[in-house]
Amino acid sequence: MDLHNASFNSHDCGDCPIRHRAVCARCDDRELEELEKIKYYRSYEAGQTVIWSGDQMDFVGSVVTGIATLTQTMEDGRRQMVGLLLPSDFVGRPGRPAAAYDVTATTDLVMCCFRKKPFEDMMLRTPHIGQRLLEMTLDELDAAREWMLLLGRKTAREKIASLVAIIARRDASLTLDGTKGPLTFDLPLTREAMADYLGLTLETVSRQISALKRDEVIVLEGKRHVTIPNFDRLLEEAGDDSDGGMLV
Amino acid sequence: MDLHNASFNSHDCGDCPIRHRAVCARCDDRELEELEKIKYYRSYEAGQTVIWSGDQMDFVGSVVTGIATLTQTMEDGRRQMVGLLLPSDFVGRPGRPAAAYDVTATTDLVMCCFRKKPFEDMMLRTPHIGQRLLEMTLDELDAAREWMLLLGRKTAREKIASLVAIIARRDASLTLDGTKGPLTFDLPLTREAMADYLGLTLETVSRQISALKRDEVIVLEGKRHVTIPNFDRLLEEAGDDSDGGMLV
DNA sequence: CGTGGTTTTGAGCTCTGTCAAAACTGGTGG
DNA sequence: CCACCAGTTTTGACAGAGCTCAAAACCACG
Repeated sequence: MDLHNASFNSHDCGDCPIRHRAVCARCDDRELEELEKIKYYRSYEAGQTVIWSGDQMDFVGSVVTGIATLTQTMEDGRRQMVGLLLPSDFVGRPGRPAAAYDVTATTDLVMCCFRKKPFEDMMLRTPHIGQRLLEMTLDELDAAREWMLLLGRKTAREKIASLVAIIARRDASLTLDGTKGPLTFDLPLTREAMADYLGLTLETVSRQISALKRDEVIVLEGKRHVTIPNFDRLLEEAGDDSDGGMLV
Repeated sequence: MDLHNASFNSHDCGDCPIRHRAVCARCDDRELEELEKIKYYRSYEAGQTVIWSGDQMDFVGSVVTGIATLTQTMEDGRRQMVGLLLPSDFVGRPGRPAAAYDVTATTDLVMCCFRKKPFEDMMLRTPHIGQRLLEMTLDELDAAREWMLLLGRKTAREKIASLVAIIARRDASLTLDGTKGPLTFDLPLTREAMADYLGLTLETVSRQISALKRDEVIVLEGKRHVTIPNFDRLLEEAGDDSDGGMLV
């Protein structure tokens, strides 16, 4: 796998953009020093595979910037995305030797990696790291269950609207966009990746996006840039109750 | 909610059937004594609701015997099961005040409940409880992701075969049935509950069960009792690779 | 032997998948 | 600057898996 080091390899945890959200959120200065000793950065280009399911994993880590996906594949090639990883999300499972899913960079990606064994040792000595990881894992489980409702019971149109709403919400939270005006952002996924996310074919994804555009639920500039004129309208189309059962 | 106490209210943790698998698996005698002070048993009859989504939760706990389900419901009534809870599985989320899902007893059910606040305090003092809960939560997340593949990409026939395989496997592990002969067990779910599990209608569930019976993948006595003459054949029908990517 | 709940079966329809072709996009090289 | 190319996206025509609505069969229970 053709990795190359990130430009900011000697990055200081103090300046890290995910400092307060990642698994290290509650570490003090001394603990961060300890982490610095076992950490390193890796960069991946959009489309690169980070890990193949079944591969030996010698590290765990956090997404710093960019987006990655977890996917499962059946023997005959049917694929289902089972995780969407945004900055601060954790990759890998302490205590398990091999990766359970394919991890792919869907945009250019920077990961903060910890050598696995030293990290596991540190988790045992530092309970609040495990506690933070438990919180994050419970959040992921909630997201997975919301996603199960989508996969099992929503129509194609509702699935697309839900996905757009999720991405809009995440984008707003990352850019700290508190404005009440129309949301605007880029879809970070290809039609095919959306299809893998939603349990649809890419043709159906394309047709439903066109339909939502025609009905003015979303506005498109080019293929990827989206504006949401009325977020509540979008949530109605998604079949969510208005309070918003978030997907992460 | 019309609860009544279990007959073995003064049950000793030492005799507990889930002693070595539940969240308390690694507790020593002193810690068990501490748990005994904050624990109590509750029984539910098949069909009873344990908790409604949104309800205040004053306890967390473990399934001791029986089976419970987690379900989500959309406003228009579409339902999706998002969790299947067997003995030793954990219910509730430390640190969250309200339940996120409906919890229902699908068979007669006994739960070992811990008062929430004291349990959270004990978790902070006793890191291995949190560590055990993290392990269990990671397992549940894997199960949820396997389930997402099922919901998003499998055919109705594959879904049914997968569900039967999961239940067979769990039943075998609970009864410690090491025999290599034909597996035999009862389906603990109604056709409707299976439909909610699999993202299908109950009619489709019924038709596909009939089809699997006609093709001799499964043998039925009555509506509920199942025999699997050839487990590998069942796994093929489920679309799983033979090594068995388990659902829990 | 009714009664209510569960399960099966049937007939028709719709949504989504499949297969195929065209349109669009950005990049490369002549 | 234009032609070409590969990858992505859109559009079309058709088929089929699973849903809907309806009725019948089955089952446990009083």
